[in-house]
Amino acid sequence: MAEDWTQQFPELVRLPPELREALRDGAHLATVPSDHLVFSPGQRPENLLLLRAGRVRVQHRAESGREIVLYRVTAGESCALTTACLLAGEDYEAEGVSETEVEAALIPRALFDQLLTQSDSFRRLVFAAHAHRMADLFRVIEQLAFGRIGPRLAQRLLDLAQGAEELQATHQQLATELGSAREVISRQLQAFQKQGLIAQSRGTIRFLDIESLTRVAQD
Amino acid sequence: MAEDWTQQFPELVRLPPELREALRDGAHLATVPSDHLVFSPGQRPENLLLLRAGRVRVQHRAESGREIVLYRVTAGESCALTTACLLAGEDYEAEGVSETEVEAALIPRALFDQLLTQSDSFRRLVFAAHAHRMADLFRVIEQLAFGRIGPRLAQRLLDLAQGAEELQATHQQLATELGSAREVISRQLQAFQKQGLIAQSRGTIRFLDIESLTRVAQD
DNA sequence: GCTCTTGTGTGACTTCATCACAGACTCACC
DNA sequence: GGTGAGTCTGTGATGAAGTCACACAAGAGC
Repeated sequence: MAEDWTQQFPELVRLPPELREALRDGAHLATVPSDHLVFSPGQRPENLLLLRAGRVRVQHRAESGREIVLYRVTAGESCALTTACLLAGEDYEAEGVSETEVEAALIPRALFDQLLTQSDSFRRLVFAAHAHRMADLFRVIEQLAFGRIGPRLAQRLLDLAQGAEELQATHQQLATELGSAREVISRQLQAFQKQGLIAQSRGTIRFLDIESLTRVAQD
Repeated sequence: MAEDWTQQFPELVRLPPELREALRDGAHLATVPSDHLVFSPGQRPENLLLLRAGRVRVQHRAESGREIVLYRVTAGESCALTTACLLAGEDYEAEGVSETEVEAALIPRALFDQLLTQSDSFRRLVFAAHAHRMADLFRVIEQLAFGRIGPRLAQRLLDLAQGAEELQATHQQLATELGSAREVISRQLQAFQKQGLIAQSRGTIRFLDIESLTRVAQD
């Protein structure tokens, strides 16, 4: 009881005590180091992932080998993909990579099923996660189809930096974020640099004028 | 019992008889004419849609007014979006348009919830729908990010035609299908025409060489 | 120092999107 | 039958983004 991780999920706090207990008893707690594959295509999930700490990047890899980042799962969230596959018996179509050390609660299929049947709150948690992911994917689609690369990149830089002064990222990584090409990102970053918005050195980007960058991001 | 529509859904057939009965009693049967808005952004769904007949096109509209088709829901399928929003209490982010006359079973929120609680089969139906839609969206994203317009258009023409000799569609409609621009589609269709793959007249496309078109579609 | 790997810069070229039109085909209406 | 409005299609010019090929620079390990 010293570490009742269910408290981290507002929806879980509302569960009846006996279900929370079942959850604590039945779920495994796992830790994954940074930069590890949490799940990958062609793999049947056996557990629902609830993230207690850390961040998982979910990305799609085309046959050509090119990648694009779809969304990120952060502490307090569950992985909608896993959930759907878990019950539908479908294979993954995307891969998840830990960006930090990740602590997760693994809920086995049977327990997941039990919770779904017995708890309104749990169902809301699961479906809310689905709705959010869908919305994330819609945003990706809209940006891909109609968005300019400049604003998209500016926005992504700010998102990734999370308020920090510097961002560690290669041009290739940023290209993958947006599903674009490395050269395109290089040229765009140079443009930002000439405008005095950022400074660059190998592998890092320093923000010089966050306000203007924000304006660019808003297109 | 003359029209036990639950038989149209393989997963529903496996329901315990009393639940199927609850479903037949509690669900409304509705008919929507062609080319009507079935659902739209900023609208809270009150019912889960199960399509008994017809086809609904789900598309996303950007603020700029440009649109892109996300996927289609056909007879025997349920609308994953509606489901997620229904339980998550989120607003729609996409709109659904009936492409044919549509017959649907409307399952009210309470009944939906009850079925989720009581039936494995129903849960599988719902989550399978989610998994499929996710996979559809991944395909859209992959094509947008990395696919060429030629193969994408060829493939879409074939998909829309469903084996028919002719396809009724304007260039603008096809552009919306792919999230592209009308002029781009016009030029691409002209290219297909010059290659002898199709013939065009106002609002319709005739297939002259489906084999070659299929090859183009496969890139 | 040197080599190897990884990251970045750059020019030429292709593809796609955008803008601004001009025709051409329907169809209703006179 | 003509006439005009609305819709659909064709086309050139231009710009934005992706692709290809290659050079060079920074750091890591020896």
